[in-house]
Amino acid sequence: MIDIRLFRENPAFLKEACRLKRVNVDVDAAVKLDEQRRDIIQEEENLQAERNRVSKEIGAKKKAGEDAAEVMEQMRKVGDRVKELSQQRGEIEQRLHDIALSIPNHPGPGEPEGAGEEQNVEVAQWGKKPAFDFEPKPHWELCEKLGMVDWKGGPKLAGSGFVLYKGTGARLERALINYFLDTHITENGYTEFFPPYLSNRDCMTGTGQLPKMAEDMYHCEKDDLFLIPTAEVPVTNIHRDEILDDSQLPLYYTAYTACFRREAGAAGKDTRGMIRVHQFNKVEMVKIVKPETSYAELESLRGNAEKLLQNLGLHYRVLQLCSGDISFAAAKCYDLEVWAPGCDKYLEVSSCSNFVDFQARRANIRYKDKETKKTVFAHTLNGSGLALPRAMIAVIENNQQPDGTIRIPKVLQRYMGGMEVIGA
RNA sequence: GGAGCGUUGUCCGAGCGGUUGAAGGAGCUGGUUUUGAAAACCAGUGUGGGGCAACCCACCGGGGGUUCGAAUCCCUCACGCUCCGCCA
Repeated sequence: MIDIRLFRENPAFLKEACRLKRVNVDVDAAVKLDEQRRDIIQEEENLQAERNRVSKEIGAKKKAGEDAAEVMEQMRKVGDRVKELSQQRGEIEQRLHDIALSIPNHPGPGEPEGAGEEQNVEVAQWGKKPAFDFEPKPHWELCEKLGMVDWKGGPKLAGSGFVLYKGTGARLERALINYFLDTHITENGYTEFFPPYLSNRDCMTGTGQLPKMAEDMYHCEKDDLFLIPTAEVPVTNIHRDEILDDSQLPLYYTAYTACFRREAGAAGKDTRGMIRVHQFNKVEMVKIVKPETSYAELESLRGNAEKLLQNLGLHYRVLQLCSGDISFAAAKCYDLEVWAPGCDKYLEVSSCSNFVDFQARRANIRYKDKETKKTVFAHTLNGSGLALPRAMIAVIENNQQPDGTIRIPKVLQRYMGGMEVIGA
C-alpha cells in the first residue's frame, strides 16, 4: 500500500504511479475524502477532549457527594454527536482505504516506461541456443513417448490445466525441486520453510494479491481461505504485524510449495503441454531487508536464480520489465526467460522483484533501526528460484537426443539415483 | 462438535468502572562507579493519528454494546491452552 500521507503531500506522485502502471484510479476523489476526514477528526477529537475533562469532574463531584445530573445529561449529548461523527468518519475511511489499496507501487527511478511486454528491455543473456542437427521435438511429445506424463490423467482427475506426472517425469520434477532448495540453503544462505498451501485474507492483502487478483485465485468459501498462488504469500507474511530487531536483518527465506492459479484471463493461451497450468511447483526466495540495501539485494537475488539455470546449462535471457508490465506491488522487476527449443520460444521461469516498502506497509512488517531508534518499514523482495514445470520443459527440450531420449544434467543426476539418460 | 480457561507494551507479567499510557520484571539506550568488563545504582525507553505549535485524540486479540466515564461490565467473532466426544 502507498503511504496515505501522500494524498495530501504529493498526489501528483500517486497519479504518476497510476499512469506508469497503466492503472485507472481517481486520486482526486481520494484527496477530497482525505480532507473531509481530517475535518471530522478535528471536531470529533475536540468533543472527546471535552468529554474526558468533564467526566473527570463528574467523578470528583460524585466523590464529594454533589449532584452531577445536569452535566451528565450534557455529556450524553456530546457522546451522541461523537458517535455520529465517528460513523461518518468510518464510512469515509473505508472508501479512502479502498482507493489506497488500488493504487499501484511507483516504479523506481530509471525504470523503462511502457505499456506492455513489448517495451521490456533485455539486459542480459547467458549461453546460446543449442544447435540441433535434427528437428527438436516439443516436451509434450517427448514426455508422452517416455511415459513421463499421463496427459489424460490430469484432466480426468481435476480438469484441463492439471498435470499428472508419472515415473521418471515425477522424479525429475522432484529432483529439480530438491536441487533448487538444496542450493539455496547450502550455498546462498537461505532458511527453508514448508508453509501451508492455504492462506487467509490478511495474508493475501498483505502481499497484494487482494483485492486486485481475487479472480485469479482458488477460494474455499466455507473457510474463507485461498489456495496460494505463490509461496511469496505465506513466507512474506511470516513476519506480518511484527517489529523485527535490526540485528535480524537481512532475512533470506526459501520455500517449495505447489502454486494454484485460475488463470482467469488466459483462456486459449499456451494450452498445449504444460507451459501454463492451474497447479504447478515452485521454489521461491523471499528477502526482508533494510531499505538502503534493497536494490543491491535484488541484484544478488537475481544472481541466485540465474546460477541455477547456468548450472543446468540452459540458455536464458534477462528482461527488465517496463512500467506497464511490472506487477502492481513491485517497484522493479527482472524476468528470467529460458530457451525452449521444442516450443521454439523463451519461457518465463523466474520473476525477481523489489517491492520496497509497499508490501511491508500493507503487511505491517517493520524493524527498529538501531541508529535512528525509529521503527520503520522494512523492504521486501522475492523471486522464483525457479518455477516448474517450465524449468523442467527446458531441461527436457534442450537435452533431447535424436532417438528421443533425454540427457540428465550433471547437477541433477544425484537426485535421479545416478541416472544419466531418460529412456536409455 | 461440546465444556472450561485465556489473549495487556520489544518480551514476560499486574491490573477495584473514574487522576492507568497502563504496576512490576526483562531487554534496550544514556550516565555514575571500575584499570577494563561484569555487577550495582540513577535516568530514559510503545504505536498510530490531528494540529504551524503549545497540545490534543485513539489504541490493553478483532468488531459491537452499556455508561457522564471501560483494559476493567455485556454480546459477538477469531486465535490459543485444557478436558470430553469423533476421526486418523
